[in-house]
Amino acid sequence: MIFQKYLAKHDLRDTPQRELILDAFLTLEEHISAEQLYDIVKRQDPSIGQATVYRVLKLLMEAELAREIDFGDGVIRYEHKYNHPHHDHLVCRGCGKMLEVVDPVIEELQKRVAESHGFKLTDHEMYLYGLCEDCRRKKSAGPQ
Amino acid sequence: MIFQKYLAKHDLRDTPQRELILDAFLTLEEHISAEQLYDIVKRQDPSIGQATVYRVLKLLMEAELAREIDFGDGVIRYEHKYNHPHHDHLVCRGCGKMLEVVDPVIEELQKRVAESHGFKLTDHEMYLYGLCEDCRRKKSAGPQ
DNA sequence: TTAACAATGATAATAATTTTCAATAGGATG
DNA sequence: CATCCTATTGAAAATTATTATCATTGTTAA
Ligand SMILES: [Mn+2]
Ligand SMILES: [Mn+2]
Ligand SMILES: [Zn+2]
Ligand SMILES: [Zn+2]
Repeated sequence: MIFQKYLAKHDLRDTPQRELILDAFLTLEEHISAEQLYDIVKRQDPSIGQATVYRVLKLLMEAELAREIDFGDGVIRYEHKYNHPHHDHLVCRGCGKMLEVVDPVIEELQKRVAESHGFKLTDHEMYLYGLCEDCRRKKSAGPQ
Repeated sequence: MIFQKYLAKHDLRDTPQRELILDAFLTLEEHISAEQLYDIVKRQDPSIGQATVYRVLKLLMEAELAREIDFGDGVIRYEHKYNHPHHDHLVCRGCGKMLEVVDPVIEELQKRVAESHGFKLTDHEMYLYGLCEDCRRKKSAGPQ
């Protein structure tokens, strides 16, 4: 509905490819790359082109349905934005396990830090890296 | 001295190219990309290859002399790490102006958030984006 | 129907970084 | 000094994610 409204508002057409990619994206819950989404969509319609997947992801961003995540590994991932409020990410350096976190006090302090330098904060990115319990156990057990 | 020690410790040679690139890096104070550093170094020795610049930057990271910054624009930049303690970045979305900031309370809370999920925090990245005073003024003045 | 043009898929292009590899440089050894 | 030996280098090719190009197809509206 939101996407269709966005398309109408911008005089863009509601095509089967766009619908297919939108549905595939909404069905998933994880953070997904354009490549991974293309693989999924291709199974349902092998004639689809990957350029279209990239194009639709851009539209989903503009329609506020998707949000980019950049873990700095050279691949941009996407997650749901609708009904999925802002949060940050806690990532295990050992196994890659990822948790979504948010701390209201940190969020407030970020605003203040910006203001103290005359900035009006618009957004931010915060990635916390560490070792999860499992990985710490494995590490202290030592190799073998 | 630190770099030379690192090289010795790892049975790596102290070559003129490595010295040149190190010196160029240490002379600068801004955040710099591999490409930019290559341009500078090339002026002093046009025979130098850019692969060597990439290689030396990797060594500087391992020697704890350099730190990566990723503003998400597809280019990795580097900054001094030695005598340049951890900090985060406040960036203006309007003009790109960048400030280094650090808030001890945020730093402490980040640790706690991680611990509350069983993680031991090793490091983090935080980028605050906003509009600086100048850019806000320009914006409210309107176009023309 | 037809003209206009948005959307698509295949493919080429881009851009930052990494890899490959043959040539070189220098330290260690005799 | 002469000779191994191998780390290092520069040039060029490869890689990888993403974007641009473009001819073809699909849709809309006169
Ligand atoms: Mn998330
Ligand atoms: Mn900095
Ligand atoms: Zn883990
Ligand atoms: Zn500004």
